[in-house]
Amino acid sequence: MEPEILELENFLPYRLYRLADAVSREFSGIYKDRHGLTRPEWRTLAGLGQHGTMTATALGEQSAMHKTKVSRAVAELERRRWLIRTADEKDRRIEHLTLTAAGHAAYREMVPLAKAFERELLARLSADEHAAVTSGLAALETSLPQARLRVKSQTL
Amino acid sequence: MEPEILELENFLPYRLYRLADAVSREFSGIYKDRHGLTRPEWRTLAGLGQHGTMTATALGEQSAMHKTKVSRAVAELERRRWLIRTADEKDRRIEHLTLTAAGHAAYREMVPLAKAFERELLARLSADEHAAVTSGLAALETSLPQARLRVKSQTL
DNA sequence: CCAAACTGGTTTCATTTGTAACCATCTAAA
DNA sequence: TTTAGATGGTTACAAATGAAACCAGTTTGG
Repeated sequence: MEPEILELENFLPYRLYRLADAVSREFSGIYKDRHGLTRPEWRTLAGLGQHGTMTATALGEQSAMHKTKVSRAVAELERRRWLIRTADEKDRRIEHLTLTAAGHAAYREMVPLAKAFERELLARLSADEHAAVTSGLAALETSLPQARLRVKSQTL
Repeated sequence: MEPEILELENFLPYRLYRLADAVSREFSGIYKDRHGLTRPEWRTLAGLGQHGTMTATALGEQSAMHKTKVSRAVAELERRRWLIRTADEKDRRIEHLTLTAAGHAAYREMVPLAKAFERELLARLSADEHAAVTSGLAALETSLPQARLRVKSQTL
């Protein structure tokens, strides 16, 4: 019996990871070069910009980050005075996070750049290809156990 | 003028990354739990299993890894006696890497598991969805500047 | 021939990451 | 109540990572 061979370049986990890594690396220029943010910091900013006030747990769920990443990102954004924490009245474990004016300014500056980046990425595709990307990703997303898209230890 | 908002969950770089991360994390069980391999080590094994003898540089190109990752992964697999290095006759900087019998055994053990993993992942999709995933990923791959899919500092 | 530039690969150092332990608070059940 | 367990969040520690410096060896152009 023949030795079974795996073609790495056609292996789904590998292709996905490599693509995500390449895209993410290129995109990171926008938040890293301009403001020296890490990815978790960018996601935190994006989450708060999008939703207004959130708790750290909610942030982790929305942006699929481990709670330690959230904790560190929040600490850094707080240090920059891009966000403030306010204690919850009823439950003193919880803190509500909100962007400051400076945080909002950074967010407003970055959103158009992010959108332009995505637009340019997709502009290289035909309409059919664009549709395939969209529906392919959506299909994979719904196919994976939801829990896996969140961060493991968040859910349990 | 309204504040522009970015919906993170629909943002392509984020979706790709989250998906890749979830899939990769789940897949990593196969090489991590069984053999305590890291992802670079797994990729190195996969590359050598697939192509036979390769140089470290070739490995980095094939599997999109930074050369330091390759170097470390190779060192570890060598420590396990899963591969051996042989010097090149003409160019003494180069070393050719080959799996040992033990390395091959591990490879042969893992390939079917990897294939089963992928099969199960795709089995949850309809034929159309499967096609969309395939063509969507392919489209993105060809659309990104080739260089970006390799590792930056490899190419330059 | 010889120096400059280049290439394959390793190492060092600072940063980022994940796991697990941890503290504080809250909830529920006896 | 009291106490055992959950939950929000932080911290400590070890491992993984990336950038840049580095050490051979090799090639190139004068």
